[in-house]
Amino acid sequence: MPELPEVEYTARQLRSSIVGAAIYKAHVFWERTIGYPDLDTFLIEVSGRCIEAVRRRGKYLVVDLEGDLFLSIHRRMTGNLLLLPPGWEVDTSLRERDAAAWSTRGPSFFAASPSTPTSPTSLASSTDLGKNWYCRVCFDLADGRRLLYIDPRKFGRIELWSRDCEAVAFKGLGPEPLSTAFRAEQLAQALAGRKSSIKQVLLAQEVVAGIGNIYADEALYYASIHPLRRADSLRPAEIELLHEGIVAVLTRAIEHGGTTFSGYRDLWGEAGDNFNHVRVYQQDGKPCLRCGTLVERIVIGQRSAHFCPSCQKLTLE
DNA sequence: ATTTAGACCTGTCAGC
DNA sequence: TGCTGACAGGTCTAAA
Repeated sequence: MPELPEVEYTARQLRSSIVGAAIYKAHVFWERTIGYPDLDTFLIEVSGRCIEAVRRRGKYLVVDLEGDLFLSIHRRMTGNLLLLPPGWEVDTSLRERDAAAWSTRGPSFFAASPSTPTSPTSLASSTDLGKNWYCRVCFDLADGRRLLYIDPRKFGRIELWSRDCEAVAFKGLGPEPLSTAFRAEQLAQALAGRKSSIKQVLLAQEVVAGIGNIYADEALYYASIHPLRRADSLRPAEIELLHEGIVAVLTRAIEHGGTTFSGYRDLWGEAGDNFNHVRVYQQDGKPCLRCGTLVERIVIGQRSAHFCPSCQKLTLE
């Protein structure tokens, strides 16, 4: 679910809130969320560690811990991080409707009201309050706060690595699109020889790290390129524009706090605003902002793609 | 060597 | 109201 902008936004919030804090203890309620190492080692190694820094690599959120370790968190489709202030109770009791699912799904947490209203108030005013948070992992911090990993679909993974294993933990990840080292020439080189559609190539993390379905569609719209164009058929001027579009679209999304169309929430439980600034993603049936033609939706590689058939023509060359 | 369908998972929403 | 099918910010693996 979260793509680069959502992960970046969360990383920034975490950086200004939990660096310097210590993990007192971790609780894991869905074992498969821990991808590496084994659960026992994870629980032992994580406890007592101070949080030194928070970074992002592609769609991975990276939490550096003392002792040259780091947590890598990949939220996949529906993962979210939520920081609970001290005093918030985490209710482990089952809600009625979950009783039947207990044996297969395990306990699901939801955040209860704080005894005294605490900032951030958004948690208290959130419509999500009282609804099930599907907590899969809970990190108790030494200062009483709790960092919850919420993930209804359970696709997300959290791993604990030694700092000298970074190459292994992030193997196969391409360049960071928002680093100054990412140039149009580099993108051109990555596209050369790729026969599949540009849409699918943009989703390949070894080409550019962090682009997902939303921002691939948005970047292609920016550059007026049809998503089905063969990647190796793009002309230099188009690649230049696509490069510009990738940077513009990701940067704008971070400024808007990420794209929420259903589940994405920031560290305080707030929705992002970028869905209000999206041009084509899930806008099928609505008029293109540039020419008025209705935006269309097609399926490419089992993922939906949205584009304007007038602005993004499938030219033959 | 690539492409593609299936797996992993559960919630929500439209339509009958 | 209830059921069914489509669809959802991702990525890995097995089969074609």
